[in-house]
Amino acid sequence: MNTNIARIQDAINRNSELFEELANLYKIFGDSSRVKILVALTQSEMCVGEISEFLSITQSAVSHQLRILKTSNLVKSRRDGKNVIYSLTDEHIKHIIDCGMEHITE
Amino acid sequence: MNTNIARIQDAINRNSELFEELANLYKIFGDSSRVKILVALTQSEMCVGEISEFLSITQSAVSHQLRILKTSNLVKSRRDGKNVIYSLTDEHIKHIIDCGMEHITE
DNA sequence: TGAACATATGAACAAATGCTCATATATAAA
DNA sequence: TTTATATATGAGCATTTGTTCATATGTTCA
Repeated sequence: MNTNIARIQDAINRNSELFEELANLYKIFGDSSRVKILVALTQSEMCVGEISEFLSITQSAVSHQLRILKTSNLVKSRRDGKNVIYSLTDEHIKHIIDCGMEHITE
Repeated sequence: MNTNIARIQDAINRNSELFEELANLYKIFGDSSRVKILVALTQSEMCVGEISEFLSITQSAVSHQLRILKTSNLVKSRRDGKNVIYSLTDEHIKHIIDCGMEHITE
């Protein structure tokens, strides 16, 4: 019925910022370079060089993407000599990836 | 160790298309208008007019977004008189949204 | 049939995005 | 200190994206 729809519409508008945040989260996963980086990091921490080895983009591009991932708190880094080693901030990220994979591989 | 990293890199490159598909899925969720539409449809089916009522974009923009959602098989539609009523194709979509929400609201 | 309403479509455009190139910064080794 | 290696940053650019406007298509009702 109509009042039900109105209630749904209101709920979404009241939480508008929340859903914009949600969209922004997915936007980060919505690029193949970044997903591949994230998927790689679910398996093991890696330095920038190792990442640019298997993605067919320049080291610079990888660095740019890593900065986006770091700014969004999906990834953290530590320096080890000449290398900077990146890893996921938490297990949630693997969960999000798995969730999407379920949809793809059905 | 290094052979482990190499194995991960290979696995990702072998499944490159899969991860591109995954990125494309997330890309669709990565826009606030579309997420809001999807969230609304997790609660109830809705016609185009009802959707454009609460999103602050034109009916035309809603139609364009619905086409994207339909092409990606996230949404299906049926005609009911003058209206076209949209609904989610399956429960997976709610799951993906919930999964992202978990990460946001922590 | 014609008017009114609901939805879809195409063109156009501003804004955002992801990349490369050149270069800066940081560390290690000679 | 110089040189080599690893990473980060900024500018510039082509492509993609989300929207609006104008208009077409489809449906209902008088």
